[in-house]
Amino acid sequence: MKNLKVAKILNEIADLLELKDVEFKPRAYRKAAISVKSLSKDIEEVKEEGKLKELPGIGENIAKKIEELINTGSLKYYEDLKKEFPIDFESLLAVEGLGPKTIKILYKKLSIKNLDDLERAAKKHKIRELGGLGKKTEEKILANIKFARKKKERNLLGYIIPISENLRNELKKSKFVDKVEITGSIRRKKETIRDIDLLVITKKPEKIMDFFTNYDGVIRVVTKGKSKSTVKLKEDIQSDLRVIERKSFGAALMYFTGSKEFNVEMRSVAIKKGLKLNEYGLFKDGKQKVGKTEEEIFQRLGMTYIEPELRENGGEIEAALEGKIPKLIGYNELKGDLQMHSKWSDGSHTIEEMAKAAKGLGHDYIAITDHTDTLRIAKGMDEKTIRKQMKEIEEVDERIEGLTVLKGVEVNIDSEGKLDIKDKVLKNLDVVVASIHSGFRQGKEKLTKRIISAMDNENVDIIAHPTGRKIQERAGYDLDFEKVFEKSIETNTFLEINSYPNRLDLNDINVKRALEFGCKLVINTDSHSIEHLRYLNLGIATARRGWATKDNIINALPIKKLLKLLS
DNA sequence: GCCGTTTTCGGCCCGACTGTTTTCAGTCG
Repeated sequence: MKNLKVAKILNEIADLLELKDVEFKPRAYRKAAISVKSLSKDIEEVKEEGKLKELPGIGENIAKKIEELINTGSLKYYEDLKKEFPIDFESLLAVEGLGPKTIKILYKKLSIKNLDDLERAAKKHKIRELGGLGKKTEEKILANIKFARKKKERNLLGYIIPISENLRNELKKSKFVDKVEITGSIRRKKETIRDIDLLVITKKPEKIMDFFTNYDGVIRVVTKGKSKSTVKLKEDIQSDLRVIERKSFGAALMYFTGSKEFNVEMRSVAIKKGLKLNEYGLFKDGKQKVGKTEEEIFQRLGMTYIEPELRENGGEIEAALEGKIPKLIGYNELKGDLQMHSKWSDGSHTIEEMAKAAKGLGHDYIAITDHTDTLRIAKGMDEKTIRKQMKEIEEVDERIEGLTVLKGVEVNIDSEGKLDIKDKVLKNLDVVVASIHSGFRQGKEKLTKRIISAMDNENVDIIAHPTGRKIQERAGYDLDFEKVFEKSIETNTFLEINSYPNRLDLNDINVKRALEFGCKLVINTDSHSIEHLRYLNLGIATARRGWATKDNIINALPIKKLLKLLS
């Protein structure tokens, strides 16, 4: 059973316990769920090793439940809870304004089990007749049902960043804004984003709230208060804005950046030190000690600074208390990009256009890696075409000063693990990227074999988008990661962090896992046009979320050292 | 149900906004 599946069931147990008004246990189950989700190993392996109880938030009881779940494929405790409340809790919770308490009342009094029941009851005005719920609540429920019905999609980080930056720039136009910062999961660079969180310093909160809620891109005002407002933007994304005084800016920035679990844990750390942490600062006996910057809060708590990308309560707080947070790779530390396409296959720009754009971004080197033979859909090149293209790459390389253009290909790994271009051609190229483009359903063993057999080819330098996942489209194929990691080290073949917004593959969790194993990685954009080159930052963000330092990433190396490594 | 630089028992993050139960509970982040 997969980690995500186990985590999901633990979370559902927490939901159901909340329905039952059980205190504290829901939090324990949620904590355990996060622990499983952020695990860099296979949960089944941890179970085999008998080390479930060593995971944070997992004790005697939850460990037993996870064991039962893995061994039998089901869990009696969970099934019994579900029988007690045979309702579609997940969809009902998705209705804005409905929480466990209200859902329970609706079920007990009106037998509402799902969105259809809810809609019928609201239309017949049954809800306003209940004690405690009125006309407004009923109207709000009715209005929000259609939003809950829509598949609640999170949005890709790469597409949300420009929207959030626009919004920030709009706010900057107000003369009442002293400072504005994008916070929330965007600042943590999570791969998908639900809403855009903004923090503003101002002396005139009311003016800012008016400005924000009246902004052109707003289609609906959800809530509006003195210090906090929520709106829906025309892109169908929610945006929260919070205003704060300067003396509390750091505390608010930390609070609003999250994650929620990180905040909870940080506040516990404060309590243990006799302090209180909230969005206004760090307090002792009711007096603010610090709060203007995040740095001083971490320092006062005896911790080193934790970069936003790490703030998931996945071990970073403990590490910071011990001063063991690594220095993450910086956003300006990559020297080049080793996977991109041109018009020679399915790219939109010429080699020269790609090279000039890359130089404009400050790269020292790039590799042109067009598709090969069998990938007809992408105009894959045969061996003769590759030789012709090599000449053009050499010419561009000479023409453009200050940028090295490397000769490469992205070869296809076939269903048996063989490559579609002969070794005698591959050995003349600077960079050989190999990847799987079909046969995703072959199963773990076969797919692992295919990748490993490609890695065994001495000409192959990089395995691109190693798990083939596409965010919100398809899960990555299941690989035996330990074998792949071992082979990566043995053969000096580097796994890619693909920066394309819907790939980010390897993902943050697998990056961490690979690094713990001792692998080195490469961050590439897989650009198919010059506009894609800027996505490199998304790959770097993913690396940082996986705790990567500069030393872990081969394209942070200068060209000479890189070529030596690839030779 | 978990956990320990107060603790193996007794705690478990904190505040803003909304609607409605005129003093607060529920929801959200």
